[in-house]
Amino acid sequence: MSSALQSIAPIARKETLGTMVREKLRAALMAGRFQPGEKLAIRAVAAALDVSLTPAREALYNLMAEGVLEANATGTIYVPELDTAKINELRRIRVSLECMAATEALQNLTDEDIKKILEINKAICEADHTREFSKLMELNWMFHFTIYEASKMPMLIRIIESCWLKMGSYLNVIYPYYGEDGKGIDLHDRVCAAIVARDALALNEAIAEDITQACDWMINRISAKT
Amino acid sequence: MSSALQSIAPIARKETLGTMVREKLRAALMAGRFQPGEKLAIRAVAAALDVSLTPAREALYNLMAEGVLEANATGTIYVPELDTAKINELRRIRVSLECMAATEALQNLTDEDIKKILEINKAICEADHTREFSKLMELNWMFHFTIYEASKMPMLIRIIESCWLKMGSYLNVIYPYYGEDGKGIDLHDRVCAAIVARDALALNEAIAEDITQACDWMINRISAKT
DNA sequence: TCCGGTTATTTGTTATAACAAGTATATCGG
DNA sequence: CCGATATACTTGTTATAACAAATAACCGGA
Repeated sequence: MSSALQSIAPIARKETLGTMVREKLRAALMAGRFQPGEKLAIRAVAAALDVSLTPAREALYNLMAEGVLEANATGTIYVPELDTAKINELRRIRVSLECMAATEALQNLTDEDIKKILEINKAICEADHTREFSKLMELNWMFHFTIYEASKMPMLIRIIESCWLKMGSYLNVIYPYYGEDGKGIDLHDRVCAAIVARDALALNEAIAEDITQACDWMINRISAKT
Repeated sequence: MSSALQSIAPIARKETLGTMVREKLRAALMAGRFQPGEKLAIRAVAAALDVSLTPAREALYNLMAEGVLEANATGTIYVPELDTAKINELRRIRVSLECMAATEALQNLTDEDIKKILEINKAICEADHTREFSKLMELNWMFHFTIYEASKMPMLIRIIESCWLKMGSYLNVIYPYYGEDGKGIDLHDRVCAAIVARDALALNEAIAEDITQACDWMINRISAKT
């Protein structure tokens, strides 16, 4: 077994069209670019991304299988709408899984990682002050998943990602109000402090509160809208 | 709005071919009919179920999106092989999520439900004595998911299902040894007792041990094989 | 103006064909 | 008999066409 060969190993495996479409949709979802309940017609996304029906359908159906998109009885695919019950269910799942990921991450985080996390947090504060919400959302994603990645639990991370995606279309519902009272920022600071102190308990509490607060915000907004 | 019409509502929405193929594959996976690492060629499953490539590919890709199947760089789809790290990761996820589902279920379980669960447990004991493993596996699935269903947390249940499916191909690796020392049966009895007593703590412990034991068995078997 | 039905169009579903890249087989030279 | 090259075959990927069902548009009559 040649160690020289292993170092070249990865190979530039080309991405398939279906995968590219799926990733495009994921990114759009995560950026909150779709409205809750918005329909995603197969031919529409195929035309928008200039591919045929086959990869477009594949991407949409994969996201459905993940639970990120839904379809009604007639096969129309749309971005799911969340009610209070669903948000609360997602909240409980997320608290459980993200605390696990964070706790595990704490044992693996290098000083390098921690430095990166603190920098992202700083950038979040700046984006909050300048009220650049789309940047804020992206940084917030990076902040959390940089931590979770360190858990080295790929299946867990994937499930957490699905949960985030399910809430994706509601993110721009809460973000304009996120920094209003400084609570969101405060919680991130607590997360950072707990990481630096390597305090698992405090980290869990901060993460749980961060999730709970975001979900409460969502619930308030959707019940206000009705 | 006519109340008479509402009572007929549901409508027999016909299943699509892709969905049927996916469910067939899920069932086969859950029954442990596939070997770990076994390849699933698109044309092969299409021919086996007498459908065209399109629905076969759809089903396989949906299961991939769920993380239940995997593909290598060249696109060949296969049943994933688990190593110790993966089993341990799945174990931790499962303990966390299934305890949550069970705890929540405890608040909703009717006497009817409990009766059904006790009956399933009885059937499991019988199937164990007669060493009907495939029946045992199916009953074991029913036992756990009858409990989890009562949580009324559909997204949670779906995630748990995915986790079970990921271990599916290893089930017949452990089941021939399951009842050997009576521990598996004992744990189910403890689950039942905790449910009857409505004791959340005892229920969590029993479920966690049940999962842990099954995973330990798997780890033993696969490390013995290597 | 509103209602009924009819037509047209859109939409999801499935099969098939064409292509490319990988894998197996066979053939030939040493 | 072994190994390398060429050939045939298998496999995943994608586009397209055909079908059916659902939705939208339309239009004439009350």
